[in-house]
Formats: sequence, C-alpha cells, structure tokens
Amino acid sequence: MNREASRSIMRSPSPTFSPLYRQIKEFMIKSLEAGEWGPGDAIPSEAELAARFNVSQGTVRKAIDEMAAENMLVRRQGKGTFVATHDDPRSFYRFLRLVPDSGEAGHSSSEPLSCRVEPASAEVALALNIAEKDPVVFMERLLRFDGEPVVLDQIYLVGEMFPGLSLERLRGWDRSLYSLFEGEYGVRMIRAEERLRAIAADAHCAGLLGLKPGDPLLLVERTAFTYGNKPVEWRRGLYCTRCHHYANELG
Amino acid sequence: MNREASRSIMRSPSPTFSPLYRQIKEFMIKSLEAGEWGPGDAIPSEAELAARFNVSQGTVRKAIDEMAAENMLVRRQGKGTFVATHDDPRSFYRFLRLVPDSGEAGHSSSEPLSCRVEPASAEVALALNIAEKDPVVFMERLLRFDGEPVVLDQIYLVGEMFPGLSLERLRGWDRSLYSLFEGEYGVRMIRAEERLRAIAADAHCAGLLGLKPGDPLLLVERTAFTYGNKPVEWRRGLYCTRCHHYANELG
DNA sequence: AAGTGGTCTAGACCACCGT
DNA sequence: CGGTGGTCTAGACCACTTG
Repeated sequence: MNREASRSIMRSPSPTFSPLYRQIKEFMIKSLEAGEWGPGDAIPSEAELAARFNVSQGTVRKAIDEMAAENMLVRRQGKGTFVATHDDPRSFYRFLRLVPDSGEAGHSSSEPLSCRVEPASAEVALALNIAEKDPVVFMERLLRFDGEPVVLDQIYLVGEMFPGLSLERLRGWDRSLYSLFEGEYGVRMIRAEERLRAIAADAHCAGLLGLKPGDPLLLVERTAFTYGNKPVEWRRGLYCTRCHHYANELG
Repeated sequence: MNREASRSIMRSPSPTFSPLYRQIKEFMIKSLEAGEWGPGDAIPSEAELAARFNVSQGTVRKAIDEMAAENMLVRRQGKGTFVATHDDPRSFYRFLRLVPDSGEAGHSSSEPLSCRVEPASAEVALALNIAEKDPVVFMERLLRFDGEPVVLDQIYLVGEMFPGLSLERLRGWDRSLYSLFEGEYGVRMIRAEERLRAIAADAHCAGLLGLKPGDPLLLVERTAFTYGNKPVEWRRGLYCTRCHHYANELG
C-alpha cells in the first residue's frame, strides 16, 4: 500500500523518529482517552483497523500488542479485542497485592468511613500535580478480609474530576472503587506507583484495625495515573500484615 | 520453507499445541541452561538462527522477543542479541527495590557477616524444594547506603550448587552477589518472588541496624529461581525504612 | 561497506468462538 | 459456517554500530 500517504506527521529520520505502529498506538490511545471506545467494548477488528489506517494487519497488530501488554486492551481469541475495564473479575484486584498467608482469598468487603471535599495539602498537591489548596476529595475506608479489618485506606482524588462523590454514593456501590471511577466518572486508572515502608500504628489506625498503638504496620503510598500519565489519585494504605502479606514478582 | 521438517515434536492440535516460536524459545532456553551461550555473550544472529532452525526470521524473532521480555536476553540494535548478565551496571540492582526517599542512590556497600553450611530447616527446605536437613549455605550480610546500615540479609542457598562458598570468598568479591553466583558457580537468577510485611525489630537486628528493639522494620522474604523455575535461594531481608522505601510499579 | 536488529508488507493458513 | 485473533512466510527496506 501507499505507505507515505499514511504517514502524516513522521519526518526527520533520527531524533524524532517513531515507527508507524507506535503512531497508530498513540492515535488509538487518543481514541480511548476521548471515550470513543468505552470500557468493556470491543474495538474494531485488526483487519478493519488496518484498512482504516491504510497499513498492513501486522502493523496494527504490533500496536495492539503493546497496548495489551500495558493492560489497556484485552485480546480474546476468536472474539475480538476489548477495552480493559476494572468492572471485571479478571482485573478486580489488579492493584491490590495483599494476599492471605495461607492460600487464596476468602470473602472481602469495603466499608466507607468518611468522604468530604477539602483543600489540598502541600504533600497531596505535589503528588497529584495540582496547586496547593485546590479542592480534593478525601475519603477513608476499611477493608475486611473474611470479616477481619486488615486495611485502612486514606484516599485523595483530584476534586474537579469527581463531582458529587459522597459517602452515600460510596455506600451504594458494591464493586471496586476503580470500577466506580470508571463507570460513573469516566476516569480509568491505567497504572500506579507504590512506595512501601514499615511504621508504628498510631491510636487512630490501631483502633480501627484492632491493634495496639505501636504495632508494626505496612504503609503503602500509591499514586495512580490515567491516560497521559496524569496523576488522579493518591492514597495512603495501612496494611495489617499479621496474617497477610504483600506479594510481589520481580522480573 | 519445509515447515513440517522442522516441527519434530508438535502433534495433536488442541491440548498439547505449542506454536513453533515457542518450541524454538524452549530450545534456546535449554541452550542457555546448558551453558552453550554464556552470560554476556552474543548469541547467533537472527538470520543464522532462522537458517539453523529452518524457519523464517520472523519466527525466531518472536521467540527472542519473549525471552528479552523475560530478561533472559538483551537486544542491542546494530550490535546483536546478548545473554543477560547480573555483572552489568544495567541490571546490577534489578532485584533490589529499596531506594532513598530523596532522589537517586548514593554509594552502597555490602559487608558479609557470616557464612556456613548447615542442615535445612523445615521452612527453608519447603522454600527451596529440597529435603529437610539437606545442606544449605547460610550467610548473613549488612548493606550500607552512604555508610548507614539499612538492610540485614539472611540468605539460604541450595548447598550442593555452591561448593566452597565461604566468608573469605564473599569478602573478596566487590560486585553483586548474583554476579558472583553467575560467574563462579554458573547459577543465573532469572526471576524472584517477594513477600513483604511489617514487623518489630528484635535485639539482633536492632543492634546491627542502629535501631531500638521494637522499632518497625520491613521484612522482605524472597525466593529466587533459575531456569526451569527451580528455586535456588531463599532470603529474609530486614529493611530499615526510615529514610528509604520499597518502590513498586503496578501495571 | 558490511552486519545486526527493527519495521513493514501481502498473503496464506490455523485455532478459537459464536451462530 | 463466517469472523476474530494467532502463527508463519519471504522478501524489502530502514536504523544503528563497527570497521
């Protein structure tokens, strides 16, 4: 096919070089960002995309490969390629690395404790890349595994992206938080960075988690990002690791 | 090319189906395991491998792609494809996720404290998949960042794979442990699993790390594997997270 | 200039899923 | 059965490294 026709932007060989499949990938990410294809939807077939972009199937395939590797898309042989969604057992706990010491998880539940809008502290503003005192949604919640309180989350969200988020709304939602963000606010979490350290429990945490003040706790600070590496959420998780541990795989 | 000629084992469509490129990958892993290509060596070019296996270049390429994604090989455009090695700044700290709170790392050093052969405890035997009381090498060492003691490692190795490993030998080595294992014993660590939890320091750890007993510590238990998912090392790392944190990326 | 990995194509055929 | 992703080929050309 006429290759040059399809390469609209790509010029200058060395420094700004980006292969065709990567340009297509960026274009498709834009489509996802714009909500052209919603979470859970099937995207067009490889053949159709190839025709649309005027490239060979192998090229769009490579673009999709990368996006699937980054968990933006999910391939299903014989069925099609779908936009990843947090509202799906397969990726329900994609970001929760805490597992019971003995075997697989039992029943888990989330209890929202509070939710309000407040001005961003310096620390939160830095993490969310917004100005100090810009509005943020703050919420606190307790996670139970088999009835036992195990995690206390303190969560900060960029305020303007989650209008009307309230304790009632949280209480009326039985799926994951990220599923709510995605379904109700059109905000999809793509990746996250976590920083872990061991600390001593203060009175507040200890009370909620059924521990004594001074008991060791795993502190997990997380920044979560949407498309374009935009930080959207910052949270402080306090994990009781008496009977659970944080599992990690090193490649 | 004559495709059937190259597919020696592959039969029966459904349950035992493995694509050509994966068979080639397995074959190449065997070559690595057998030491046919050593750490840091260049493997044959894609064209040569294609000729050797009697397949197209694209097929061996896909095999190499997967192996590079799993950090077994490293591609370098214009130069060739190389067997990954721990004896290389690029992957020196591939398995150490502890970083200083403020910016990038300064100078680090390792001080071996002890090294002896002993019978495996039940816990260690389970982790290393050997029989209880089989010989294991036990060593303890202290990691310093910018002179400050930050990590205490207690390391257990499958005994028969590391004959003659001693405190003297450890003291005479200035590169990473895994680099020593690879260079001196031909044992290459491919991947690892870690379990993290927060604990209170005991007197021994506290003394070595300059803390008070009861201070919170990050406990990192790691099992490291060679080719074929064979566990080779189990270690208990005690991380002081006052000024450092364990960084993790969630895809 | 020669050699290596990296991109792209066009087309064939296979494995899987639904109807 | 038709449609989708998954594999494989043969060959062209590009980008990077080294001599």
